Amino acid sequence: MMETLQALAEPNRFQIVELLREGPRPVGDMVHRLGLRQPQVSKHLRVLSDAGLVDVRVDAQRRIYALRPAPLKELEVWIERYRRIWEGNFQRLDGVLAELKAEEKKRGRTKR
Amino acid sequence: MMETLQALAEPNRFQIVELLREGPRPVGDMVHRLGLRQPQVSKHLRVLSDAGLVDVRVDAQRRIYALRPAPLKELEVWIERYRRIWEGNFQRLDGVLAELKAEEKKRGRTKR
DNA sequence: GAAGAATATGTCTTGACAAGAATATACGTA
DNA sequence: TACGTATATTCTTGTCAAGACATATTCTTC
Repeated sequence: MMETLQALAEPNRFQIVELLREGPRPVGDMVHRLGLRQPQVSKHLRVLSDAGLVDVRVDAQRRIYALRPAPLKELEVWIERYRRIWEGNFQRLDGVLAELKAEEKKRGRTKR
Repeated sequence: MMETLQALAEPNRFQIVELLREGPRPVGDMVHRLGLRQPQVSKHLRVLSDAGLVDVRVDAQRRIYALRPAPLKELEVWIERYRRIWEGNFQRLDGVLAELKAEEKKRGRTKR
């Protein structure tokens, strides 16, 4: 999860992922399309691969990279847990605050 | 989008977001729960705020932070576009490769 | 209005990481 | 076998960001 986010949080890596959404591609093609230098692309692909976001398939001297669904799916599942936040009445502000007041009282008594 | 990802990609910030999922909270409470130092939490909240992920509400000397749905929703929408990847038959590998072969031929002729 | 509580900001140091350039490796082909 | 192509790896350098610490700011209460 964390690794997925860190991998995606880099602009060029994000672009690579976006590219791969259209389908698998060899490195050279990405270099060409993204206007990056080949070593950088390879390095970014390494990171994406380590994060499990990407998959290689060898074709002679070429390496064909493809997206792996798992991490993105996981990310989606995570976000779903936040769904209720934008689906109406959550955030019982007063309740939470009352609860906090009690807690602090407790904390205040023990230490500090 | 990029800003959202970068904000979430930091472990402590991620934790803060997770905490806020349960409801709005003042800074001191997060400091207490996450075991971080107060300045760090404030700084992380600043980043989250700049990314629009979080919202402040003043209550005397306290600042009550709450999650803002928009960026997460946006992230979810983005991921949805990848849905077809894990929903069966995409990735027409052969087709893509044929297309690439043609393109490269073209490239080869012009430059390099 | 002085003291204390809650939070924000500034400065400094250190570590992570991306870009650049050069080089290594593996494969195909003449 | 020599050469060109496609990709990976190494090393160095500069930048940025997180943590620690000190300090500023704002509000409350006595």
